[in-house]
Amino acid sequence: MKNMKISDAVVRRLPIYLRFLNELSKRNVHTVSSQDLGYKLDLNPAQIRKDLAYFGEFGKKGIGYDVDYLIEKIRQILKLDKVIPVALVGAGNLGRALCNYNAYLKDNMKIVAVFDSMAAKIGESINYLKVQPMNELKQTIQQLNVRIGIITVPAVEAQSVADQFVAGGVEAILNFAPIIIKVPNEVRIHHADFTTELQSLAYYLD
Amino acid sequence: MKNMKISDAVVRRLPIYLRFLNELSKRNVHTVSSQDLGYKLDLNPAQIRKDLAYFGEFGKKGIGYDVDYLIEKIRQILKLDKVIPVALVGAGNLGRALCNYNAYLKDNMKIVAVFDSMAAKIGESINYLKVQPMNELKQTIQQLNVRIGIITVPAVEAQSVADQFVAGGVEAILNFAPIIIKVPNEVRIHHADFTTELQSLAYYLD
DNA sequence: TAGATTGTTAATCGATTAACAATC
DNA sequence: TAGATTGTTAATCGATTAACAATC
Repeated sequence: MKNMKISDAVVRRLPIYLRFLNELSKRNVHTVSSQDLGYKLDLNPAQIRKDLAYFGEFGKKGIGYDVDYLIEKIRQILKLDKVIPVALVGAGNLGRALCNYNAYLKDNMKIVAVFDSMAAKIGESINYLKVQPMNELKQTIQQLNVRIGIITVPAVEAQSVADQFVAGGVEAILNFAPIIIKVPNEVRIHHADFTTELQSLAYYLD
Repeated sequence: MKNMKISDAVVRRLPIYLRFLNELSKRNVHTVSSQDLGYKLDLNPAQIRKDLAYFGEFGKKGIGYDVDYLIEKIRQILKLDKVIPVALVGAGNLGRALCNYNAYLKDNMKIVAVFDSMAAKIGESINYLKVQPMNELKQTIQQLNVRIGIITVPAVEAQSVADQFVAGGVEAILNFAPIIIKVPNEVRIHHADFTTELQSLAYYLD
């Protein structure tokens, strides 16, 4: 099964598996079946087995998956086996929330620089980081080898921030601004927009 | 095309259309083609036409779509033509960010109550709302006719908060906690988890 | 009229699920 | 051995895209 191109749907499920496996490991559970996983994560067990099989044979027939071994493998697949330096632009409420939220630290994502365009915000401390002005962005992210950028600025500024990230060599962007941003093909962009998320929920009201 | 069951993928694109149409309206653009929309939103024009056609014939052949008319129609489809009262639990950084972010106000989503389980947070003011204790949740959301609940508490508390929302009659939940929550079938739940979002991005690094 | 663009059908593409031989 | 569970193929299901007649 190796060497196929993997669909985004599969890739997006891997962190969900990882999160739950970490939980199991903490609770000293050593083995888990696709059945168990499927029940807990609301997914079809066949789908879970298939997802994992794209990357190797991680399970044992009749037994299931070794929790810690699978954690290690998924970390490798997601490239979370070494620290990934992340930069964030937009030191507002949301940016602050993301910086302070350190749960992803144990999975090797680390916010190493924060920027803002408002003079009043420069120099402020957020979770041991000083907010830097935008004109330092390019140099700083190159120096720190930042590979992923997070955008938490208002919609009007988002495209410009993305452009600066790209110019600085960032390989992937997570955009929280409520606007579709254009980036070159080689840069990966995900949109995490809770406004659209919330509005789509309204559809399902009676 | 009416009376079909609409897939979630379609429903999730409607708010994206709405957002861009609002933008066009503000710029006094009166007409737009599926071509234009597709280019701006990185979507296939045929897909946009098909999405809209599920709900009616909103366009004019040879012309395109009337921007303001389409806005009105999508608002109706998403049930955003009247105010939808929303409650939020978890007055941390993220909860605060969501409360202060009022962009969705113009599309009729309104956070009308905020709760937290920490004694120290009770009574605090967030965007004109006083943080209330959890034991007031059920009564308050019933009184205010809250229909959607937002969860921004730590993972360990999330299921319990969801249960209380359900008991209070909420019809849909947007969960930001990094855990899969179980709710009855008649309640709609969306997970908005930036940790998994960020980790899936790592996969695409070179 | 000529050009543009919709709404919709048919074709394609891709993702999910069922089923089962292999095997622990 | 008997029971359980994987990895994988085949079947199903669903979503996207292409194509085009209708028509503004």
